[in-house]
Amino acid sequence: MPTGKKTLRKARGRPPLSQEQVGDMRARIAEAARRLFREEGYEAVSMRRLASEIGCTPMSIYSYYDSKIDVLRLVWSDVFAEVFAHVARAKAKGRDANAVLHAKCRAYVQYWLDHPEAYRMVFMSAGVTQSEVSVFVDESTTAADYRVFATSLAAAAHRAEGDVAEHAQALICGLNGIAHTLITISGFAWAPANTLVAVLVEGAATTARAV
Amino acid sequence: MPTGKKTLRKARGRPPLSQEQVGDMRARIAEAARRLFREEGYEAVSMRRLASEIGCTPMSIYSYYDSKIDVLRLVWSDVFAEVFAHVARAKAKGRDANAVLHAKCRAYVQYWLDHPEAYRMVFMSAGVTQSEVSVFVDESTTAADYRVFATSLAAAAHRAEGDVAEHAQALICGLNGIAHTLITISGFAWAPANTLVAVLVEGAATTARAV
DNA sequence: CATATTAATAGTACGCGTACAATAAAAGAA
DNA sequence: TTCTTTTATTGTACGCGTACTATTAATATG
Repeated sequence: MPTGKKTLRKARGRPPLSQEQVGDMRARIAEAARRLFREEGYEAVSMRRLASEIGCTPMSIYSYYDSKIDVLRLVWSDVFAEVFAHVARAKAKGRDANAVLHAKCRAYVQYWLDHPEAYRMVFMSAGVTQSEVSVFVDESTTAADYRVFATSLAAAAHRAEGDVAEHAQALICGLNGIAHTLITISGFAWAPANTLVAVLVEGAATTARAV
Repeated sequence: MPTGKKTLRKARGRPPLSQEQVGDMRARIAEAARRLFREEGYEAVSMRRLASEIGCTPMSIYSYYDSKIDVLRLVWSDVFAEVFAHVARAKAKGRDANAVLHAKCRAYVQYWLDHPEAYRMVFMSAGVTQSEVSVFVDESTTAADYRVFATSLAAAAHRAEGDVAEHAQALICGLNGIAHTLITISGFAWAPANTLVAVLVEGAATTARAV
């Protein structure tokens, strides 16, 4: 027994776009946004610029995305893919878990230091609150990517991953903090990034071993 | 023997404003900015709004400050004064140095969590690079404020302050990272701030003791 | 067909930061 | 006084994100 009026009879006005049409348009916008970022840098992407590239008016984009930040978030997935590819490629000197953890954490921070504009875009966009996003990067994907730190930390600390979850979170926060601080407060004579990373990693690993 | 043309004879055109006049105008702008921030929040302060409050045109402000961010920085000193007053007020349960260190770090992070708009303004303003500032918060003052962490850490680790400088830097970065992450990625189920802080502090203190 | 209804798109307008041009003000020189 | 020169201030304009309004397109109904 059908309940909603929607399915009872044909609607009277212009029919909404199909899922497919909406998806196509969203994809076109996303594609153009990605290309513009690659070609001209993050700053160059304005809604007007993006619209002219697509061949529509700026406001039309707002039918498919809530805001500029909502469009930008699509590009975040690319950035995260890159940074975690970089982390995965990280080579440790030794083969013990501790060395691997250090190498991965160093690689993570180094990526942001090498791509500060990417860092700013992902972590310093004003009004960033995941909740208001209409479609995100597959939150699960990003969260899964970050789990590499929990896994590595668990291995280094000889503990179960679940036992060091908080340590891993603190470590991730700390790594981001190092990247953030070195990028934004470049005037100060900070110790080398690797040194700072080493302190946090060693601390997290040491305390994780003691749980 | 005077060399510069400046001092040789009176200049021909309209004389520049005196140091005092410039200082006065800068002070007026700063005062208005501070008041507006308090009354209406950081976002509400626009150059036009500020100018109308002062009684000049928006562009006149640019004769005294390079940019909006340059004006904003004046308010940073207020924010830092507040956060470090909060840190100084932090009460530890015990009286041992370790408990004090924990309390101060917790207080520092908690301040930002309680004043996220202040955090965003200080640490998330786009294009923040200390170098380009015309007049800053007395960099020395802020740096001195932050030294409280090095001092407390040194006490907790029973080491000289100079021996734990890098550990202190890493700790500060990490604390900022916790604040940043909890503020900007509010959707995720993070462990309580105090737990994360405890991990970093314990880690830094433990490794500092081992130098 | 014309008309009513609904959705999609386009247009207009606002306040923003600020670059750049025009103007006003203040002085010495003629 | 009337230039001329230098500085301070104002005015104008641009591109920005986007709220709101107007228009156009597509459909069912009469």
